[in-house]
Amino acid sequence: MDGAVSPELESEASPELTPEVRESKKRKMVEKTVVRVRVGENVSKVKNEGPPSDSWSWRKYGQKPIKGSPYPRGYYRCSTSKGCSAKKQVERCRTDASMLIVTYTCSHNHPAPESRSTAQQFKESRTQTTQDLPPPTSKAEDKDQEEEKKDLQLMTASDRGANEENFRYLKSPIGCSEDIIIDHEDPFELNSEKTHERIDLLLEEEPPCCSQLKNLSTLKSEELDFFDELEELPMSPSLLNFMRNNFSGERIPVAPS
DNA sequence: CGCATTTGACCAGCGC
DNA sequence: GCGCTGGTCAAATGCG
Repeated sequence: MDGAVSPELESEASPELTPEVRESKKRKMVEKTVVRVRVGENVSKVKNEGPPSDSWSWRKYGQKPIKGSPYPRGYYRCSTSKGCSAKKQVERCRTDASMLIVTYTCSHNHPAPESRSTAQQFKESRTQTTQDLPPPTSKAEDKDQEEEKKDLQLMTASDRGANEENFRYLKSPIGCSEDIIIDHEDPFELNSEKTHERIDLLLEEEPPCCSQLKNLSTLKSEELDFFDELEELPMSPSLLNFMRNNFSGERIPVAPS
């Protein structure tokens, strides 16, 4: 912590501060993009916090317990291309175990592999994220299974694989830092027009390498977290507009379960 | 056998 | 200057 950016303070992308200004106070002079990804808590229970899959392939090179957080932080490096300096850190939100905080640093020096066929992506998804998914018939985890069922009750078994694939990051590895939350718990929103509109809107500020957003949805209790998080996050004007257009008036208080 | 993951050790930045 | 902490390295281990 100390000099390093604590997860709580990862609003390092303060709009008022230029990267240079911020970097001068930071331990590491690196661009960072923080993405919050909502996942089921069961994921961590079953298989300690596997990284959500995106269109890149990542190789884990370290893990450290973070002071103040009950969850360790995983360190990943892009293995899609040799020599790529892109990295990401994956940790669980200390206040919301169902929220993954993924911090991207540096940018990819190669094109995003998003042109790959769905089959390829699915294959990779399996190699990368099967650890996130409990085996279909795992024993000795009845409790976890039940919780998992709650979490996945809207998904079919086959949807799970697809769901993992539904992770898409609105990330800005190049030069801009924004905190973005991706809720992937509603796979049924994938092809909705609204989703595409959101994608378009969001991509306005995203560099080409930043791939697609396929999913943004579910405004129940997550929404509260969403806004709570956002309150401490830097927000670009267009993102604010996006938020207003899509979420205004839908803020419904929901007691935490 | 090759590759990915795990994990302890080491290094460097920051606050006191 | 020292201690704490985050970040990285690299050997050991596991898996396909």
